[in-house]
Amino acid sequence: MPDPRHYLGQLSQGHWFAALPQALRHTLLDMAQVQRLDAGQRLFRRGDKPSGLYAVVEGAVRVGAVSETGKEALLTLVEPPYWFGEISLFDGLPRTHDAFADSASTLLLLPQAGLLALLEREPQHWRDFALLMSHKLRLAFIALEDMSLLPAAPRLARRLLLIAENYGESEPRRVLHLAQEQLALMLSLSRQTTNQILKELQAQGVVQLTYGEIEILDFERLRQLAS
Amino acid sequence: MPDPRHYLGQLSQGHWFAALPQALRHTLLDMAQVQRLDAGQRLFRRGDKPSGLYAVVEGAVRVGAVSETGKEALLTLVEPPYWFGEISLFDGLPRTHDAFADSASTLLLLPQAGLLALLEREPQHWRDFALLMSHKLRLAFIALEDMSLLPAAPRLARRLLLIAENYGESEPRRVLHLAQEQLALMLSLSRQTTNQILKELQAQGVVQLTYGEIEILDFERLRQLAS
DNA sequence: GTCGCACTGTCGGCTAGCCGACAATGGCCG
DNA sequence: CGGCCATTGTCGGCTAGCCGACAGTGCGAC
Repeated sequence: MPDPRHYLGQLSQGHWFAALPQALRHTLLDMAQVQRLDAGQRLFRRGDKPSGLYAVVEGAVRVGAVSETGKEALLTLVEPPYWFGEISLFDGLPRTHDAFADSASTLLLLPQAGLLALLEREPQHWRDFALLMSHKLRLAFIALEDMSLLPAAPRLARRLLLIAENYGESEPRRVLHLAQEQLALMLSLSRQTTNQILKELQAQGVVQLTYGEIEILDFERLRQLAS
Repeated sequence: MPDPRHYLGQLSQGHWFAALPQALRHTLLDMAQVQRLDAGQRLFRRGDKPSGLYAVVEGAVRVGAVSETGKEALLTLVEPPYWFGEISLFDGLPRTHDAFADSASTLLLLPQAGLLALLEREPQHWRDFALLMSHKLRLAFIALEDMSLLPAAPRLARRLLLIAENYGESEPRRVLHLAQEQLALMLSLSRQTTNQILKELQAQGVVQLTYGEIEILDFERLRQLAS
């Protein structure tokens, strides 16, 4: 399926894309390139030159970084239909994170040069793309605050809720395909601690754990625990 | 000094404002309102409607939040010449943080309505304002990563360096007017731990501590410790 | 089917950093 | 100059979460 237009419906499930003017949606799809990645394949790494704006339409992309000491921080697991890479579009500076495919994935790429040309012609759309950034800045502030104010359990609960609704971009899902270790990396917790908290949630009937998967059984209670 | 133009020189010390087209710089100053705050006076709180974009030109503004349990998180101490409040300009959504004057302060306010009118006329400037966001998003990512990957001491060292250069907005200062408790709140450390680390830095001749102040003696060593 | 690998589950010791407590000091204001 | 409050300095006990270790389990490949 190398025709980007094939993904119009898929992308329109996302709140950001759906809210764009129709003309812009089509212009973007027209300039998009389809890109496939095998599991584990790298898309870009920290420090790379800007290449454009990406959307995940199939699979999932891990966005994170590795410290000098080898410790890994996972910022987020990007799932369809989610757009990323917009910071470098605005400031032209290098990538802030490493990005690679978690599973075999399909992405759309809006190339930097084409986007900039479009924005030269229709500069009012800078605001539309800036909404991606404002959204992520709000999420980053929430993450920072949770990190410093909340103990492990409520932090985990809040993150599960965020992941379930794809960080505000889509309607909530009940089943999350997500290994516990990935969740731990996002929360800056150890895998063991994460497992222990999840088991407690399961004992309370809030979630159901299976291999590589977390199912949310009781959203209401989960929200309470996220206080 | 109720004339905003009085602050042109001051504001031009900041990298963001200095890089704006000259015409825009003057337009902004023309629409700016001067606002004075007493120490401790609140500017806005989380959840407030958007009011516009602020610049601190004198004093300092504390931007942070308080949790339900009363714990406080200080996102940053905003010092001249720094602009803030731009998220709500883009998305029109409520304020993400509480903001109040740390000491008696003077601010410029570019009112939301006037700014939006200007951007309606000259939409290419959306990008200029978006650069404020991209900068803060980069800083937020750095903060998140430091928080999860680094132990207390290097995290503190990195933050001192950031504060010294006003988060990339100005040339580095050697003397920081900053109580240890404030620094602790920014780093999500306890005051005691913060004090202990600072004393160690002082013993190594990296900083000099005095009442309400931290002086950086050896930038080079501080950078090393920030690994 | 079985081999191998990724993931989950669980234990126990360890430690970084928290927290309460309190003394000492600086600066401001009357 | 004396009193007050903000801030710094320091101690010791406490604990949340880390970390290594290892066993158990699901799943896909051959």
